[in-house]
Amino acid sequence: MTPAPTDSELEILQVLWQHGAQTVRFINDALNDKREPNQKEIGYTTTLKLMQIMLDKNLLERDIIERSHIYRPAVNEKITQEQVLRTVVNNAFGGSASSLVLRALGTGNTSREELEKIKELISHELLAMGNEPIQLKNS
Amino acid sequence: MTPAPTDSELEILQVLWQHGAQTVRFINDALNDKREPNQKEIGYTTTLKLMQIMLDKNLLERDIIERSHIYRPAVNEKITQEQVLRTVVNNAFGGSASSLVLRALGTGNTSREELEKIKELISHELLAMGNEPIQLKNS
DNA sequence: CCTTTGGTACGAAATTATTCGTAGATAAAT
DNA sequence: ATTTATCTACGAATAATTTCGTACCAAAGG
Repeated sequence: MTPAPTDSELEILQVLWQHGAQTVRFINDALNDKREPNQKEIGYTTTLKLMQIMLDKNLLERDIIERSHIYRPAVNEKITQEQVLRTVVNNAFGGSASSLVLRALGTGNTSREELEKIKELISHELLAMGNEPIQLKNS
Repeated sequence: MTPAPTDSELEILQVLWQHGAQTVRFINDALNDKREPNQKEIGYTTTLKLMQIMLDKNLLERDIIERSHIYRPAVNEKITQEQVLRTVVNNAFGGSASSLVLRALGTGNTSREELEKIKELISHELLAMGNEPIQLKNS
């Protein structure tokens, strides 16, 4: 499997997932906008270099339009997020996804709508499980 | 705030949170037991050095008993996990904790009991919110 | 034409994280 | 009394990640 993207790489991927294919300039601006104003700005060539590395690792693809390059994600958002979650669950939650979920919900910064949505999802999953035949160890 | 522990540091903290104060030897064994057998073993002095660094960063504390040192976590599990979650939510989930939760639940490796527990928690939170007076912007 | 503007390429420095070798101390075993 | 096992300390090598300077190219403005 492709090695998980680094933190900086994830930040770049996020912008692309959210805004679709973009130039280096766009990404770099987006990253700097998101920063705390006390933090030093990320230089343009820094972002450029990172994206070239990501191209190399096949995390990104690009089209060359005129003089400038348009980059797009080469990895799927869902799959990448799952990959990241696996790592975190192992590193900080003893392998238990549900304890991660409990912790995430416990911080109390989840809106009513989101909580409803999550509850929905769980109800569906529970229902689906309920209809499953009993699972034998060796089948 | 203390900078978030690195991945290796988290692995060590986890062992301590789970098993309580321990020697370097114990931690090192635990880390190696957890490893895939194809992975190279972590040397004893590697773990020792890491733990000394963590002592320096105030992630750990220790007692000196006889010739050997007993280390214990100097940071709280819950708080550290929340700190880690914040980072992940920002780096890979566009700042949305609930999309992280949805993703974590979606992978389908959460047991019925755990799902029930989570549903419970959400119901409680929703109830609590329902009783809150309407929140004004400047109060 | 030149100069400014805005883009890429890429080596290399800087920073951060991880790993380990070697030295030295002390207890336990022979 | 030696040797062996087990511990800490710590400098330093290695690896991984991030940052940036410099070179270079081409279009656009003057």
